[in-house]
Amino acid sequence: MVSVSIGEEENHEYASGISVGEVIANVYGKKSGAVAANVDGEQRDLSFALERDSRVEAIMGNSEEGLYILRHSCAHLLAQAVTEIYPDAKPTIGPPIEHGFYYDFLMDPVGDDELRKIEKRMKGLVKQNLAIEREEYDNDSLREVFANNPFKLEIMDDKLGHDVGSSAYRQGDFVDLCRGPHVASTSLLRWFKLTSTSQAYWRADRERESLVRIYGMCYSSKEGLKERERHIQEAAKRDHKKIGREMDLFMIDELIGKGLPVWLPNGEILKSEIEQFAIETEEAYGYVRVTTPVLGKRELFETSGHLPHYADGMYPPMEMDDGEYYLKAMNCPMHHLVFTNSKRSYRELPLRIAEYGTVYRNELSGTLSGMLRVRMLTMNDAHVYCTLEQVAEEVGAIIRMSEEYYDVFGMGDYYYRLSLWDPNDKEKYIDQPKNWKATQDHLRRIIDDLGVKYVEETGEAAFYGPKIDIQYRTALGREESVATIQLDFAAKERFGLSFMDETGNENGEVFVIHRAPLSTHERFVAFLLEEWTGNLPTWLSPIQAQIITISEKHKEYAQEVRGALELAGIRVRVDDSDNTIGKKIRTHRKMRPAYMVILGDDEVKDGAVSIRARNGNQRNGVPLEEFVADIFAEISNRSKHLSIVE
RNA sequence: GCCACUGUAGCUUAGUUGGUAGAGCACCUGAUUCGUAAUCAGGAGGUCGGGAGUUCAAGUCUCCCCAGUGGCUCCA
Repeated sequence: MVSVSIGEEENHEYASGISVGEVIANVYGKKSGAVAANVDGEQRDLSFALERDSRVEAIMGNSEEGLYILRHSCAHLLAQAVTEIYPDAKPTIGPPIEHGFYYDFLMDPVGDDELRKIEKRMKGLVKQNLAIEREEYDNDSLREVFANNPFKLEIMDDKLGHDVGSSAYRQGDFVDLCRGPHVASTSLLRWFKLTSTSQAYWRADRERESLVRIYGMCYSSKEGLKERERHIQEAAKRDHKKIGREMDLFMIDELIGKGLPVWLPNGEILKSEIEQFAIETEEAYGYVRVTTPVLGKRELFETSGHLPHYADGMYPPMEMDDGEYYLKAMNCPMHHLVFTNSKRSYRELPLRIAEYGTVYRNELSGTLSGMLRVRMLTMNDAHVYCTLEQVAEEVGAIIRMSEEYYDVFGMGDYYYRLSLWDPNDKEKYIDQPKNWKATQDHLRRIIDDLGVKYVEETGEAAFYGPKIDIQYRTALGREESVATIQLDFAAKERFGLSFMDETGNENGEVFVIHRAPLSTHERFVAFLLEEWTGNLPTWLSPIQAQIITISEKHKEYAQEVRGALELAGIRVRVDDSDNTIGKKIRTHRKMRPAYMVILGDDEVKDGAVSIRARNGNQRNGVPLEEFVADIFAEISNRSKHLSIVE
């Protein structure tokens, strides 16, 4: 007999060798929804036999843990279908991911039609209700099972002997190397859909085999799957490229070149509002502003270390009669020279130099994406020159400033990442292990003291120092860096940064903090558009008031209202065309003005305006002066909420 | 850069097995002067992403480019 405790239940006695599944069925019923179980803290199949006293927790299909098991089993199902249809295809790895799964195969590329065919075969396998069974092998026989799949053999070479277990899972004729657990039968995998294919390299190594990756989504219920499909549809409406087109914000023309966006008049307004806000904020935080050239000589970028470490990210040089010039990919080297331009005193530190500098980066063409990834970008850049003792306070201030920004812009979904060097990557990082360790420990201590939560990631540092990145999850579910705070220990030597300290001695211990809390104009605007679905707060809206006349009788009054709004600095436009009112409202909706101002006989008579909000709600008969005062206040406060209409 | 998919008017798109490019919105003109998500009529707008090729004939088939999208890699 074995004694089993499960959930909140008291211990029960069962015959030794009883399966976890039977115990769970006994306690929760046959339709419990359990897909696997934690037995003494280890994930197990439901078929797992209990041979000793155990503590069991059922893993339900709709739990986070359970979904990953479903998705993992779904990946196997995909591999089974693919190998049945394409016997030459070699499965490699197929993990569960958020919302679903993928599986990488060595095979010929598949298109949409093939995807549907594979999906159909998967559904067929579900109907067959194939049992998914765990099989244990010793190392040699396991190698035999996968003798014709070099990828699986390579995995074994790496993992076996490292206490990973040598198990495989079988469903019908298909066997896959896997530690499990899995659901008990293919019939439990109903709510999935193959979504896309892409290319991936074996072991993410571009020198290795190119594989076909097939993505799918998978849920534990029809509702889950439908909800996800609906979400994807909703998200498509927030696509910044679509909204940018509707609002006439920016364009990218292939004749100019890809990754080189043009800010149209409306987009320029949005961009300058953000910039103006940053200028005000940085002034309050004690920054000074400079402007530096877009070109610099080769020697500058050799001094900074960018050419040895970052040459791929820069445009090739231009040959001039007095040497080679590079388009700058970053502002820092020039700011360093601003620092050394005069003899600095300890009284000047921290010196905070800011610039909205446009830089050019030679991104691989395949990585470009709308405004999120461009080749010409304008950073909300600044460099803080300070002593090691001042770093903590400066980093704290930058984090505080960043959080203030994100609050005003209504961006809530972000987290901190401590980005560390990779000691094994000698190419990417300058080779000063002692400095790396010291600055990393220093940054970690600072961020710990600040009490903000963060994750650590190796190999994400800048080449000259560790950084704290702020990772933002866009409304479309992409994760991107919105801010970066980098601690540079290399610049002081490379540029000979120094200051006179209190004792009258030259002190070369100058640390540089590179920071860009508002990312780049391009990326930040994309974030904002997706976050707000283009319905920006009034202060950011390119059109703050769109006047619409009811008939041509009201043209004159429209000009009067326009004048009153313009006098208060409100961005206003008038539509006094001879279209119907319904037509005009419909037309202007896509431009997303903060408010529509409707003018007809009633308004003329009362000297009033009627205000229509984006949600269709309306307030009629608002005295003109009141509206002007209210919208002016809303803009001045940089209010997130449009409060003039309930 | 690599892989896949996509590419018809400013936007959204129809176009069967190869047989003269269709539409809606937007735009222009005229009529209409209207109270909340499309007033009516007319007009103009396309070397079907570009270039080769196969064919009597190519938006449709083949190849090479270019661009977009999704991934890989990279990264603000």
